[in-house]
Amino acid sequence: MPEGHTLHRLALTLDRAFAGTRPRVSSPQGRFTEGAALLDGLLLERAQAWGKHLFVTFEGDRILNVHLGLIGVFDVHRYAVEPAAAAVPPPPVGAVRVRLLNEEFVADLRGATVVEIVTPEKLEATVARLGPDPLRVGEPGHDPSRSLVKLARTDRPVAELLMDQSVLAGVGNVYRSELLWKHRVDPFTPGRLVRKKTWLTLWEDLVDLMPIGVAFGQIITLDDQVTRAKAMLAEAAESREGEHPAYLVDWQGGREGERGRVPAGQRRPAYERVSPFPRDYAVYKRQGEPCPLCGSRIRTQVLAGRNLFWCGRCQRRH
DNA sequence: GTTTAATGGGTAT
DNA sequence: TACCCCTTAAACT
Repeated sequence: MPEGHTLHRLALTLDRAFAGTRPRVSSPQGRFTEGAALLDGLLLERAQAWGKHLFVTFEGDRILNVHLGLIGVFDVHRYAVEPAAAAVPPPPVGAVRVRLLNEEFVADLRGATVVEIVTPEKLEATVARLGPDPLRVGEPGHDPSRSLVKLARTDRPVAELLMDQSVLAGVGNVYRSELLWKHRVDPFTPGRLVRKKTWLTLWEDLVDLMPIGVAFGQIITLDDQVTRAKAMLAEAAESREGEHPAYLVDWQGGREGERGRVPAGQRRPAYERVSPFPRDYAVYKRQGEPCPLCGSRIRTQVLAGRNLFWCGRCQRRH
């Protein structure tokens, strides 16, 4: 699940559900028992994301640092329609490393590679190692200039650089394949041969696309879907002025009444977010299928440890 | 029942 | 480049 959009969405969701409350913190699975005890009952001040790193700050400068890795999931459910409803929280299902619980919300973390309590200094050090984050554009340092310097000095292929968190923070394996296809860039182009203009175009598109990913909880890159998504967000923003875009869709589209109910014997919560967009990509996981643009067979190859997907005909050096 | 793959990343070789 | 960690569900036998 997790590229940068997932973590930023998660930070917003956790913030909305828990900031200003004193959640119970536990480790039903038992592998974070001591850490949970250090956070249990503390005021949760805020949750923030940089690239794929999540930090949840509690009072007293105790910060829960989470990295979901490849398979981690942090589910946040509203289990009580109103705080006063005194509903019974759903029992943890599976290997729940960390559970946050207040009177209204429950959040279960599974499968993360990093779960630890860090100091503000450690947070700063982690963030300092990251390249600019398209989801933090406008903040100091979050512009493409640093990444351009690295790009111009390396022969490493552009598809590898896009995934390097010290070059750009937040891009993962889906965004890189789809983005390079969309802009017809040969994934193997050495960094120093990538035109500045091309790289800036990629950056600008991420700045455009990733907030849509945050809003819908889903990577959306196909032109027609992007157009529809933007229209939906614009319409929602009009009727719900002042709300953060990330909530305009989810909290309307989710089947609110079913949240948090876990029927006996069922491994998953009964609710699923209702997405208006079927998961659809141009090249990602579509090896062997025709390129939507030229009909040539989509290819795949491991690059930077991950399966890259691209069209060998219409993606050229830029 | 067992194996594999998955939107990641660190460390050892 | 290889292997390790994390967890789950789909795809195998």
